[in-house]
Amino acid sequence: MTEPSKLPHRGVPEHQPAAGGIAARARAAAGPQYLSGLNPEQREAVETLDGPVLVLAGAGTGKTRVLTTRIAHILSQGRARPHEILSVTFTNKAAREMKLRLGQMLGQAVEGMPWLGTFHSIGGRILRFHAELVQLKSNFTVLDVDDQVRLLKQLLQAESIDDKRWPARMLAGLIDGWKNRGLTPSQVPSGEAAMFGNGKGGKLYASYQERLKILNAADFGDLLLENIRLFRENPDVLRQYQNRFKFILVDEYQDTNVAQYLWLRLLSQAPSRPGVPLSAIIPGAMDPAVIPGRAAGVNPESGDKEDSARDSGFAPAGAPRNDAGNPVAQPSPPKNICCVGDDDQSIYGWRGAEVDNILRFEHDFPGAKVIRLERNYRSTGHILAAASHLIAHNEGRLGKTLRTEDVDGEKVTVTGSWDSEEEARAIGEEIEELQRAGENLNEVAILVRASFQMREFEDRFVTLGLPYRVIGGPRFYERAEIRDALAYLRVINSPADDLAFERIVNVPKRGLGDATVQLLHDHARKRRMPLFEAARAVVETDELKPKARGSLRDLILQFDRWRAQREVTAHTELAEIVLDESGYTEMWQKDRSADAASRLDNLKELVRSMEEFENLQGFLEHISLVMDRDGGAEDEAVSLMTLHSAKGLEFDNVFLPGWEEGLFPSQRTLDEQGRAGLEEERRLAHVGLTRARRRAKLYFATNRRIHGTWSTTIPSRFLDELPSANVEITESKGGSGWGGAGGYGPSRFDNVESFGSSYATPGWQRAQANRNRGQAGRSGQARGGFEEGQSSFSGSRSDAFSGGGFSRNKRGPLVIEGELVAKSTGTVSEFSLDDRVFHQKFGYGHVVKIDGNKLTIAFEKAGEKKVVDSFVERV
DNA sequence: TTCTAGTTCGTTTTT
DNA sequence: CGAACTAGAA
Repeated sequence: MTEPSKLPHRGVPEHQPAAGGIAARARAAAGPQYLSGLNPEQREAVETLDGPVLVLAGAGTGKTRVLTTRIAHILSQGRARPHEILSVTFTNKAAREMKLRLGQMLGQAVEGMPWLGTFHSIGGRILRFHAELVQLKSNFTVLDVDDQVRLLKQLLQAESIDDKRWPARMLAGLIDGWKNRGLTPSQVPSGEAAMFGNGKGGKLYASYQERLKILNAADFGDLLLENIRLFRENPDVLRQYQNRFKFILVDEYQDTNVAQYLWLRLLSQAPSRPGVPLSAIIPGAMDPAVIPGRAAGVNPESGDKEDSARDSGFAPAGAPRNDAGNPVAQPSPPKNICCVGDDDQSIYGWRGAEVDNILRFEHDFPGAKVIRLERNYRSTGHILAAASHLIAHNEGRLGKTLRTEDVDGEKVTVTGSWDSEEEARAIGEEIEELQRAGENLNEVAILVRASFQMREFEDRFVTLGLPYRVIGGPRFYERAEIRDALAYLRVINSPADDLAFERIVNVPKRGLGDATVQLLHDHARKRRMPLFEAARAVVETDELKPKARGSLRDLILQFDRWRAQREVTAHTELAEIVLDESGYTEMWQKDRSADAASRLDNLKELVRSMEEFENLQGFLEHISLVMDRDGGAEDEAVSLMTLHSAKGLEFDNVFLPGWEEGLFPSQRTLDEQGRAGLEEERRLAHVGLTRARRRAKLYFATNRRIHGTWSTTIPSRFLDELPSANVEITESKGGSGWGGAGGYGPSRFDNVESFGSSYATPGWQRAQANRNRGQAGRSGQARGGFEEGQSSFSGSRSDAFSGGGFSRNKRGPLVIEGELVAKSTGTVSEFSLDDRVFHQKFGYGHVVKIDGNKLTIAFEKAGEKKVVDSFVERV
């Protein structure tokens, strides 16, 4: 421990001068206070202000600290004023965090940093200033995925393409992918464009863009792509921003996609002299001869004949040309851009992130200074060693060696379980043990590869009464009720918002179904008017049935009234009025389902959040970009999330279940991305391990239910790749809740034994051996059908039950089996509606529906479930 | 138009 | 095994 100020097991030290000791005071004397406590590399990263800088910041090395300190440094050195610094992150959370820390550091609010934000929010901001230059109005709507898909469905219909064979969602994905790669419709390689909808992919993309302009809307991808187009077509505008931004900082650079890269590239060029054509700048951003994967985005007009060459990654090596086909001039030297990232944490390749961006930084930004942060202030020795050793199996990386001065700590544990349920049980018990030992549950996290793994843990925790919180999941503004409410407001704000109108015409139900909407569409198309105006016209005719006509007229009148009220009513109040008068609130109040209450809460929250904005317009402009999930949840609880959403977080105790071939690494990724996919999965594993400060615990199960059927699995190859010196194989403690027996087949033990000795052998080789053993032990698999609950009643299962699979099962008490079989034939329920009941697994709830012996119960914690009456008792 | 019974098909997710 | 969607009846 040579760093006296370091706090063991904590994140990067927060240096209070008082706690710093002599050394810290000495350092403080050497420079401004905010620099004190930085290690030499961090300090270099902060102080190297001129020219391009790449900071390779390994996990837990103080990345955010460097970024914020650097901004503080720039400001305090007087090198730039706050509005001259462009600082981009990927998530709102990261942006918020930076603002917060910056505020602390500078001792005041950072309202003066208007250009600190996400790529999308900044892109959107710039776009609004110059909307007319890209055929939009400054109040354009940002579409969510739902709207996008709905719009595409219409286009598919217009082209009479079977949306069974060519789902709109798929097209949305393709378009999104193209936009991520910086490709406008004319730039998409025709081979690729033709793959969708019998060659109509490209045409659809083009008409989609056209429709967006008509609707005065942009999707997320447009916020960047249209920005790039804006810059390309308007050199003066670009120059304005180039001049403004004296410094550019980028967080999580390894996650940037091509569009983001291009955007940064444009902005980071030194301002060109007036008169120098833009073509001198742009194409230099990409050099097809060197960046095969990007070639498609480079030579937009270079002709379709080269498609095959591009697709195969071998673009012609001729001089790059710009949009006009002119030869490329030497690009001006890039200015002060500082990118921070970690190639070992690039886990969004499947979404268009280009690891290449970070790998090729030095090439892209000549003269770049590369600074490595390798001192880890987070994890103990064993954990760090395990993570480093694992990631070292990757080839495509810049290479960093993380080190810590912390103690070795506990070894990383690997535990095998019979099946996923036992895995959940084992983890549950270990967590309770930690809790008894005085650990704070906020310092416990379970990180899973796929979200379906979460349910098992939730069930278990509800049973145990262990508080937990699921991180991630649907965002606040993605929830149906929020989108519906927003749609109402959108229609009020801009009557031409067809997508919003369509969303709510029949929500709540007004008897205005497909037929009516279709009619409106026809009208709108013929007269080239928005749906809302079409509706106004149609109501005057007798084309609609009286009932539909009446309610449509009512709806229009309501909107007219609301729009009038808008002038005289506060926007929050207006929102309440709209939600009430439209019957939307009532719809949820009448809804008997379990989450209706929380939806109403969300609506209240939405209205509350509107207060932060001056008016409806301002609210709508920002809402789709910055609205985050509800924060809340201050209570002590275990965190449950996917590995992806764990990036950037840290916990004392991290549980990593499901390390099995097929699940992790995910088979699908392997199939689709091959080796690159495997490496990304490995980085994911690395991210998982490095989330842990003191304890990292890995698990694998021998049997797991995938898509409803049980299958035998084999331990993940990543387990084999861990250094045995830092790993401990432990027994599963999960056997208890099942009345003893808890034994596993010998197979599991063999697994564990062989694990320690064979970690040098290729994983899959051992996998073969294990597979055989696994099948031998399959007799126990009937267990799958043994799960309690509704499933038991869905078919001919009684044969399976009596068939004897069970008597061989050592793990379940036969009593339950007998009970299950016996009760399942009963017909008359002894329960009545609204009875309060208790269920072993789901806890308390009340009966909302009775169907023979099947009850639908709204559980207080687990939500609404169908269960068999024999599994609950009245209380 | 809407409700309900059948079918399908299963990563990861920001903005 | 279930959520999420789709095709027919009320």
